[in-house]
Amino acid sequence: MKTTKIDRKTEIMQVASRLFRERGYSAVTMRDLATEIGIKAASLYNHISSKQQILSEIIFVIAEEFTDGIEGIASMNADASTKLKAVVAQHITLTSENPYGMAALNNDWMHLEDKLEYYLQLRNQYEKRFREIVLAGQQAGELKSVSHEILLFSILSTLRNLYLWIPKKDDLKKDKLIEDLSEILLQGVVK
Amino acid sequence: MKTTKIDRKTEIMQVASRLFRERGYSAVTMRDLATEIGIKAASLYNHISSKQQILSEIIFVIAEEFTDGIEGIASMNADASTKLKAVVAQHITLTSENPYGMAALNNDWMHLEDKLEYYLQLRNQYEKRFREIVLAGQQAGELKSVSHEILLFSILSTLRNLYLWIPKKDDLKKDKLIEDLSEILLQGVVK
DNA sequence: GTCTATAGCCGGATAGAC
DNA sequence: GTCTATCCGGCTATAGAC
Repeated sequence: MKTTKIDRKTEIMQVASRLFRERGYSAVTMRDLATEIGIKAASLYNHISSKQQILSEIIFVIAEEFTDGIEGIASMNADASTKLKAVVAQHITLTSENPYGMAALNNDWMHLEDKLEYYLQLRNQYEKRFREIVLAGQQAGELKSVSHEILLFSILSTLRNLYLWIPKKDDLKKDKLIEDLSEILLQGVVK
Repeated sequence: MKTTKIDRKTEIMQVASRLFRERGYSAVTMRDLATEIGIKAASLYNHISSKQQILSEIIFVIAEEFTDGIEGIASMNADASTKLKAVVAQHITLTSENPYGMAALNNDWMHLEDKLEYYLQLRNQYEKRFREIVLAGQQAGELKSVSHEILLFSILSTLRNLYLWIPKKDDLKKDKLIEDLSEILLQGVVK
């Protein structure tokens, strides 16, 4: 039984993600982070160049996975329900792999400074693809004809909040969660 | 056409809510807040006693409205769908009245310190009532029998994110939003 | 790669004049 | 009720020894 040895850089990113999730980026100090790891704050700078850089790396690793993922889904040859279910599966998979990072992506992006513009570009691209799926589904008569913005908002809100709620990584339950959540989001809660 | 004159205390709360929404509590300084209002930071302390107190007041005004509201809904003599629609209406109404405050309630509660315990108590009470409505609906065969936690999470995530999305206060559109969002949350998006 | 020491700045909050 | 001046502690980040 041996714990996989991770390097310091990785450890810093993991602990930082957790602290950002608990208190938010601005309320976490480099001293907090160092203490949690068991070193002094100054030593962090042998592995990372700034607090900003930690946040950037955490956010963009995930943001780029989402953006790449939805491009693949958008180009599938399938109906809207199938594509939406694939989006649900993507959110559940990526969130269960990195729930703390998802919190930073959702709540701390406004502190990106230099990289803020790039973040907004990725987010807009993601929402654009999502919107196209929804609009195509409505035009095909497959989805209800309420405002597509409400529809988009409702589904995306639930998916973006999964990090608050998803249990520890558990592949057996993951598949069931994908089925149940897709059912609820697509077909509703009333029998 | 005369703008209602508001007192300084009220102005501080309103501007603080907006800044907390934009940057988060920890990233807003008393100097930022004062500058936005057009006075010096020291002058704020003639109206409030600390930064903490500003956050507390913003959060608890809303939290107590929600807690009171759901007690009324829970005691209604009605089926689960009717009660859930009333919950949707409550969220839309309170969010459109104070969208910036809702952001603090959702994102900055962990900085409450002294009052954190009271906040958690209110939130737990709210979720308990909500859960009772859902469980009763499932037992009556009215709602689907998936895990009630998924069901609860899905609806509540959407409602708690309304502040990110709700347009300016607009009573005409508000009633339509209540109808459309209830329909989507209860009956799903698929035709 | 970690440490101690410290630079240089900014944070919340108070004192006391007007 | 607002101001100027200021306290003092905490912040990110760097320098240089080991």
